[in-house]
Amino acid sequence: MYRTNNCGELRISDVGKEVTLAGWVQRVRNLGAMTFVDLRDRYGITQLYFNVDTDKELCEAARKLGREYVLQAIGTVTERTSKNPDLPTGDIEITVKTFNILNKSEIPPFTIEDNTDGGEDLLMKYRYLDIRRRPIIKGLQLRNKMSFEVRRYLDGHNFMEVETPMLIKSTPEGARDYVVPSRIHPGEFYALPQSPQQYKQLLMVAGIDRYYQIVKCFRDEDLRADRQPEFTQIDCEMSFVEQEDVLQVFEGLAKHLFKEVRGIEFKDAFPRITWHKAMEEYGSDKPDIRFGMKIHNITEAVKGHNFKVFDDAEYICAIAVGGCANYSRKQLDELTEWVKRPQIGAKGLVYIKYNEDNTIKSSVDKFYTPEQLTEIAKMSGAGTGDLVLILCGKKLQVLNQMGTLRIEMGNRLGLRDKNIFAPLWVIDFPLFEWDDETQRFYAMHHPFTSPKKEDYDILESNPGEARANAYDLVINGVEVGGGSIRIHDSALQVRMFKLLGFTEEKAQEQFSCLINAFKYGAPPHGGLAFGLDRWAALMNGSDTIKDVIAFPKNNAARDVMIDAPSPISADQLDELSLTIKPQ
RNA sequence: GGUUUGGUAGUUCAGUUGGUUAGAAUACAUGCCUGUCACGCAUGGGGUCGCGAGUUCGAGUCUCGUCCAGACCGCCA
Repeated sequence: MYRTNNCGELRISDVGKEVTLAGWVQRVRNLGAMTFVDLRDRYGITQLYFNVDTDKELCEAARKLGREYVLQAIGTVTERTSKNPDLPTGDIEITVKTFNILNKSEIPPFTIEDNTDGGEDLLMKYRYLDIRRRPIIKGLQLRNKMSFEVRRYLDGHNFMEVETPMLIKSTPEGARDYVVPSRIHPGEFYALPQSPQQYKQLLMVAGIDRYYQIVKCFRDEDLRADRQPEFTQIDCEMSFVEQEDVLQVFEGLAKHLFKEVRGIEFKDAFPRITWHKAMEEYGSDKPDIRFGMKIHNITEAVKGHNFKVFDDAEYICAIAVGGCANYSRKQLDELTEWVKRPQIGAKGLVYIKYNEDNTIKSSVDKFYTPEQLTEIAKMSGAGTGDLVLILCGKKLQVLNQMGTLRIEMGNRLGLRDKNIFAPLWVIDFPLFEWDDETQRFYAMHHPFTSPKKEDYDILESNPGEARANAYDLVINGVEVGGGSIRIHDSALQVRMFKLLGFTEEKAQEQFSCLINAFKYGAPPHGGLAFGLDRWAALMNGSDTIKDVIAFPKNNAARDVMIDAPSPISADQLDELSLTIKPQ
């Protein structure tokens, strides 16, 4: 037996016990006649105590231990004469009788501590050492707790976990597929699933009326702090449900997770906001409602005062930034530069300072009277002492820009507390999204999303206005998940394909299985999928999902630890009937 | 594909206007130290300044190219 206890569990009540511990040497503190060794495992740290008076040889041997040596120590749990209140095991130490070095270690490339000296690059390369650090273990533990509680909740609601295949059929719609060549069928390829969408709908046809799966999904697109090429979804689908049923069940799941994982109870129902309202008030389809600073449409109020920039603009909107009327010229110039960066792309920024003493100062004083400016400021939600920021341009574009500026101001003013959670449902998404480049409509969600009954009549005549039975769960400005009520009627599905520009042949080719299956009694159904990585990161207070993924990929989709992707041998290529185009 | 920030000791960083032998902290090694817990003190070793070219009497510093990493935009039904 290598150990009787772990390194995080011994307490004052264990004093006197003979124990064997095993773990890694965190640090050796040599005080001459005494030596202290911190022994660490994933449960905690326990101090080992050596003294020359008791055993000179052993004490001197302990001094020679290096960082990250794997050690087994046998000794007695003893009360410390000077205790460490910062450590759960800080009241005791192990007076060591003997120890065994189970394995030596080279000096690790960074310190294995909460505040490591290692940079991102190095931590990723040696991720297996990084994971020894407590902040990373905590992230993985939180993720584990979440998936455990997801299973507990859904199991308690009659959901059944069913595994779906990883090697599936490629479809050109949506994200780029990761693709796997078939050896047996030269020139043919499997795709890794972007989501088990079609399979879960087939399971509904199959009568598995409540399905879920915690499942890896793959998208071959560029990465972000909240986007990895492989990620985990909590994928769910239900039969015989309307939108309201789905929202109820999964609001319940969200509340369950907050309670079990973070000890936070939400008594009230989550707010719901339509996509249109979210865009107009927050400039985002995933609004952060931890703070107000809502966007106000001031188009009508500011037009017609000979200020050409406004007069020519389609849409003019403003936010009121609390208590910032004292911003200096320099700060405002910096903000203007900030919104003009290509990432945001605003042409300029107009401001109104609504000063504490009721005076008004703006960058457009020439065109408006102080009374008019005060009126505009009030319309933008400002009181005295507030700074009004105004952007103008094309409606959707300028709302997006304002949404980004709003988040930035929220950050600068410290309004985005990581320990406050503000969940909401965004509902009534548009069914279609117009793409300028290809001059056609695309399904905003996916082609199986059902339109709202009230909008059936305008599907052909005014597709841009048609709304979908689609919904997102948004928390703190993060899209945690989303889904829809699906189409279960073949005729409507055919109509949708037509609207999306699919010929009958193309629809058959890509979705024949689902189309056929729907001929055999598809129940009304709908569901959603949550991004486990994002949600766990949010719960963990992390800025990046890498914190809750054991072995993440870097910005360039590379696993720098194991060095993937990598070339394969000529033999392998040959077996797969592949040739590589010379670069 | 684009914007942007960075790359200097094992590691994290500083390095002024282009100018002597490139510094600090930490880690590492050695010694001292009987209650440390980021122990302390002393001493010491450790550098292809990402790589390549250019400008210059002289480049860590300036220019161009290139590679790597991070954030963002495009993209992500």
